[in-house]
Amino acid sequence: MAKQVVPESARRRRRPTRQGTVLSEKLIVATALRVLREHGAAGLTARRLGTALGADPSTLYRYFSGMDDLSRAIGEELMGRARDNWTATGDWRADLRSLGLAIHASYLAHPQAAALTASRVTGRPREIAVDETILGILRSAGFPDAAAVRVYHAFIDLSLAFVALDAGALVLTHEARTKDEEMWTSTYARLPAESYPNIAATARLLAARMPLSAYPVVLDALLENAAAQLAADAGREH
Amino acid sequence: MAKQVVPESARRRRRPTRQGTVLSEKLIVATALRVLREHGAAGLTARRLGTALGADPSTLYRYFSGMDDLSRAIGEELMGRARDNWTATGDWRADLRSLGLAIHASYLAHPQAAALTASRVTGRPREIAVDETILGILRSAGFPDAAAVRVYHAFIDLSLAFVALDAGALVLTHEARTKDEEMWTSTYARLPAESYPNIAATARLLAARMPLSAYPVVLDALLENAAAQLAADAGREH
DNA sequence: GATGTAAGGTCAACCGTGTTGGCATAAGGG
DNA sequence: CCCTTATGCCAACACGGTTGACCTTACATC
Repeated sequence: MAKQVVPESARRRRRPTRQGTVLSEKLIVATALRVLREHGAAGLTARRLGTALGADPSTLYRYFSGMDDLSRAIGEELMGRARDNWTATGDWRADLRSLGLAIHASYLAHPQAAALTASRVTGRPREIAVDETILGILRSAGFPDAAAVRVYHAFIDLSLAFVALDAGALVLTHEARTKDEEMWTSTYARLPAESYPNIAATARLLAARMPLSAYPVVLDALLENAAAQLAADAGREH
Repeated sequence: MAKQVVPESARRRRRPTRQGTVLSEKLIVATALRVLREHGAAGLTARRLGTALGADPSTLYRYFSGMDDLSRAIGEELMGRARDNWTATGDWRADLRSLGLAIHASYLAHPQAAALTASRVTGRPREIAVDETILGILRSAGFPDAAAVRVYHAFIDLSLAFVALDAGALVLTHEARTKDEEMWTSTYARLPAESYPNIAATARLLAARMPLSAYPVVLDALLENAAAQLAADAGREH
């Protein structure tokens, strides 16, 4: 048994699998992403990934020390991909909005990895680059340092908080998730108006809105708030 | 096998377990919270909970339709406790703020359980009561239904999102958590100003603020935003 | 080219998970 | 006091991650 996984750079012999595929860290991660897309977040299992690769499940342990390690390898890419899929326009508010949505979308494309890493500070290069970008946007927009840090903190934690929340929902089995979503039509929509007047009055609106993520709404509220504060500060100087 | 779980209200015969304990939904949930505190979020298993109760694991299925159902019951308990620790004053904005903080605190008192249930909709009475309360606060403050539902959705998901994020951090070992917090002084504070000018310029502020929860800041931003919207709508009517 | 070494693929097994069908027993209404 | 049935218990299933032993073949060396 391989107690120590051979690092990717030290690999030399690439032996084809019984079914003919030649494995690599990159191929495994890519295949894991495909399996996640096809079978949902709860569908990524060692056995299924092995089948998808045309290899024995235990072979994965030659490349990763466990499923946790594999999740991290996937997660490591997410923040970087968010940054790669984003371009600046010069409008600080629009830029922060699109960056936030890019981060949210990037993580939620792989909820298992997201749930595992959302609340950690990795301190790795691609994450630091995103932090530097955010602070740069705020400071060059005219926010004083203290305000820039406050908005940065709220922005990044808000984004990761919703990643954790929404990923948690996506990690559930398909059955459990649809059950949760149907709650708004099956239970809340049928409550008696006498004891629950406010829910009864808004049942239709709730059923339509609750299955969606509230992230964009809260993000907009935060940015609106920051903009107002920036305008107030600017006005005070004149 | 019990395909239909007997509802708690219809239970009559309470037969002691082989080890002498008399089961109930309440006792099971309380014991589950204890197991979670002692063994962590991943440590709550049917077999372990059965042992802690002095009962066979399969007995749990006489009370809950599955572990999923049990998770809902735990979340329900935490939400109920939040509501119990809260009192209304009549000022909608202050009330929502204190209710949000109460929910946040209630869940974070049991971080393992919070991490497990924050993203679930239980549809049980005490959670429904909280939802009814929030909608009631907003509607009687003068928000039109569509706006009330939008703010309600943002409020509850924001609160639970930060519960999930902050619980994730609390669940880490003491060592891992302090390591994460020190990242802001050990790594970010030492980045070269040439390549990371914005982080370097704000390093001290970051180190001071990042270890705290951003929940109050974001919550205030949301409420401020909602208040402004309410005022604008009211003004338009005149 | 022949040969030795070990990387890396495979197989069978282990243990822990949620969950279920069948059975035993005692609670409590008639 | 008896009979029904709620409710606890037992054994077993399928599936999960993971591991140790084995085998095979790619490559370095001569």
